Amino acid sequence: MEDGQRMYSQQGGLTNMSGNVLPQYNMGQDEPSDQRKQEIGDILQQIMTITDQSLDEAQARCRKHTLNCHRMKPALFSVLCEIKEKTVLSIRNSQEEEPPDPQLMRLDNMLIAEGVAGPEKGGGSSAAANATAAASGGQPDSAIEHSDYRAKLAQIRQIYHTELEKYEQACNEFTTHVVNLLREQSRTRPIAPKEIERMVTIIRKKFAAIEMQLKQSTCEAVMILRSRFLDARRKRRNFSKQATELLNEYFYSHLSNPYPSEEAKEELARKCGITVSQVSNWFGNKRIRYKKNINKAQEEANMYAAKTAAAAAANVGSEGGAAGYNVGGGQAGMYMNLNGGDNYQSSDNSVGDNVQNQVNALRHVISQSGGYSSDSMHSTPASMYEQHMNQQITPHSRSQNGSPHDPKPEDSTDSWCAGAFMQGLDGDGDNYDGSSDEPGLKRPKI
DNA sequence: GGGTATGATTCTAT
DNA sequence: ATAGAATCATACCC
Repeated sequence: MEDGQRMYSQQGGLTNMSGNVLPQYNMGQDEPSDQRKQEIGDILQQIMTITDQSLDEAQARCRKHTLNCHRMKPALFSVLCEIKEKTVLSIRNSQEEEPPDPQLMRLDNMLIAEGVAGPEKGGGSSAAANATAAASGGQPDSAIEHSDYRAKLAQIRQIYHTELEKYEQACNEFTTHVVNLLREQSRTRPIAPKEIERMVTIIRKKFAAIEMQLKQSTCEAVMILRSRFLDARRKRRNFSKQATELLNEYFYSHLSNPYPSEEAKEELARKCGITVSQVSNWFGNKRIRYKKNINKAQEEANMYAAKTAAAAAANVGSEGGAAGYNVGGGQAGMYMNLNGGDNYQSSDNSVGDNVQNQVNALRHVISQSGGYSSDSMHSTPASMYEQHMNQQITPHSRSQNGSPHDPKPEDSTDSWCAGAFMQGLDGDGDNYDGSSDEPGLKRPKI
């Protein structure tokens, strides 16, 4: 307090912030204690009200300076700081060491997983990309949808980061402002450094709450985006006609055992431009629907058998075995050839095998020819069964998987749909008489 | 717009 | 893990 002399007025008293002369505080004199208390109370009152006063800068500076130079200021200040610190510490102790908010952790994890937060993952979420690919089944429009999804995700990511940056900047600016203000005020009122720290913590918490709202909104946006783009049901597309043809051809040419091996599924998936799981779904649906609607399915089976025979006959005449109808393998390449050069063709098919396959196909058609008339849509039980017996002549093995549900070749006499065939053989030609008590077999919607 | 077809999902049984 | 069965949700066709 090098200029301490100036704090005294010419009358020997202390000038208060309003320019009034305060009573001189005489430490060494025997003044009544009540009077001293009164004086201290006045000073404190002035310290407390100083920030409430609207003063112009010059005035404020002058009065602050005057107050700072008061000889009692350090003593009073330390006492007040001590009292405040005790209060602050008690508050702080009750607020610190909070565990991390689990909700915030969930949001953070999700944003990272979705590729919105954290490092860029190739323009978006790879998981989402995979899901998109699976959902769209590799169809031609999948790439468009995928890029569209990624673009929208990138948009969300950018908005998120821009907003986050803004919040952080605002938080820092506000914190700095408050800290400066408090530091400035600490010269005239008792503000301990710890109190400033506490204030910073409070401000950061407030901004963290805003950040959490941003994260929540971003998560919601991502979820909506995902549901729009990746919900397979929403984006269901029928397979291409060619793909359906290929699947049906395989199904009806392996009617005795329509359980393609993994290799066959992969080959079908590749040829049809769909995923293996889609092939599995298709066969699952096909089997169950075939059983449920055996009449219509039989019509379809006849159609495919005829096509097979026609193709086989054409191939016998032209290529003499270049086409594959390898019903004996259960491996990739055992599919019927109906597409000229663009067919399923196993490189290890022998000419002999193909001839045999074509003979089988022809036998199949011949077996159908007996009842294949205009009303053969309801094939005779005999022809139906014969078809399956013909299939059984060349059963293909599908036991490579070792699946517990693999029908055994030796008992493959339509065991997979024996119930349905029994229903088809109920004598009146009507599989669905409206009073079917066959468990698990419902009247189809026709 | 309504009925049907169809791909996907879910649940259960094995 | 896989298949069967039921169901959902959408596409497609009239």
